[in-house]
Amino acid sequence: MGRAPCCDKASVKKGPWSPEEDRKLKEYIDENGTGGNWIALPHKAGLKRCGKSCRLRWLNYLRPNLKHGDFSDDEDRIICSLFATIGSRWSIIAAQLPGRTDNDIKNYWNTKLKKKLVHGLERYTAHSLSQRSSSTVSSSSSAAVAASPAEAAPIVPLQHLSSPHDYSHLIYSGGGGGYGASSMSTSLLSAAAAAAAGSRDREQQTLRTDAPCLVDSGGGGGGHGIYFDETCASAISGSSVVHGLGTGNFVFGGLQLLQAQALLLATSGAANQLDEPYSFAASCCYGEEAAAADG
DNA sequence: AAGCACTTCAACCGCCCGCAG
DNA sequence: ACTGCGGGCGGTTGAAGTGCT
Repeated sequence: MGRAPCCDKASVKKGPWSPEEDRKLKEYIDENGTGGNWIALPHKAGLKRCGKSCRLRWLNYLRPNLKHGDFSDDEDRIICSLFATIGSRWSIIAAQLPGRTDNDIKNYWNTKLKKKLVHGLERYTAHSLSQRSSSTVSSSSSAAVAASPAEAAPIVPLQHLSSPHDYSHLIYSGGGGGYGASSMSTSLLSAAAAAAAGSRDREQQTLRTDAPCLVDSGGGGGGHGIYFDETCASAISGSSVVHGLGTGNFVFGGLQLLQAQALLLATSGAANQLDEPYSFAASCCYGEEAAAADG
């Protein structure tokens, strides 16, 4: 037996709210409050709407002191910072931005901020590549660099991340997917392939690590990602750090961004190695890219 | 001016959780 | 302890708006 619907779907109106409906809802709540019962409210207010629809309309549009319009740079920064830390917990993020709703922030992130950040990361990878190519003398030296992280801490495609911070256990599978990174450097690709081959026969393994850095593949489709996060940055301790470039899935704050060129963390590393890409991307977002690139 | 592609955002859907009975 | 209900939340959708050719 399924649960009863919250309202009679056949008799409620759906779609955009009319000014008349807005007026009725606002007047009713101004006079009576919500009464702690959204399901009963539309009937009392004389609205042919689902209670949940009323609640959403009130919270996202009609309630007092709501801000509409462009987000400030400060708000951008707060959203980026919180998203990097807690992921897509929009209601919590909204609580830090008076006058903004979770729906607003979610839309703003999905339509604007995400693109800005991905753009920033692309610029970081380009920046990182150009710096590396200028410092690389020969292919043999880069191969040597790549060999070391693969040995120290194999690149593994993660199977699943149950939550942004649930990475005390890194679950990885040796599935056939992953590592389809077209732009990955040859040396790192070799190292990744070797690591993947090494784990391919294992159905599933758990890697315990104190370094909460993530390397992810979407499974089957390939690609890689790294989870940037302040906890990562502060908690990671380790020795050698090598990161490469992958094209595919990028995990930011628990959200997988597809088709982004992502930084691939090949092994655990120092905090600043995690900070750098995020800081660079963030600086690109806020028009400081020139300074960052020059610096 | 028309058609198409892309973007934005209001609204809906369905799941999860807490609470009351 | 169990069940049903309502509130809250995040993900997704689709209509409207905008820009480009």
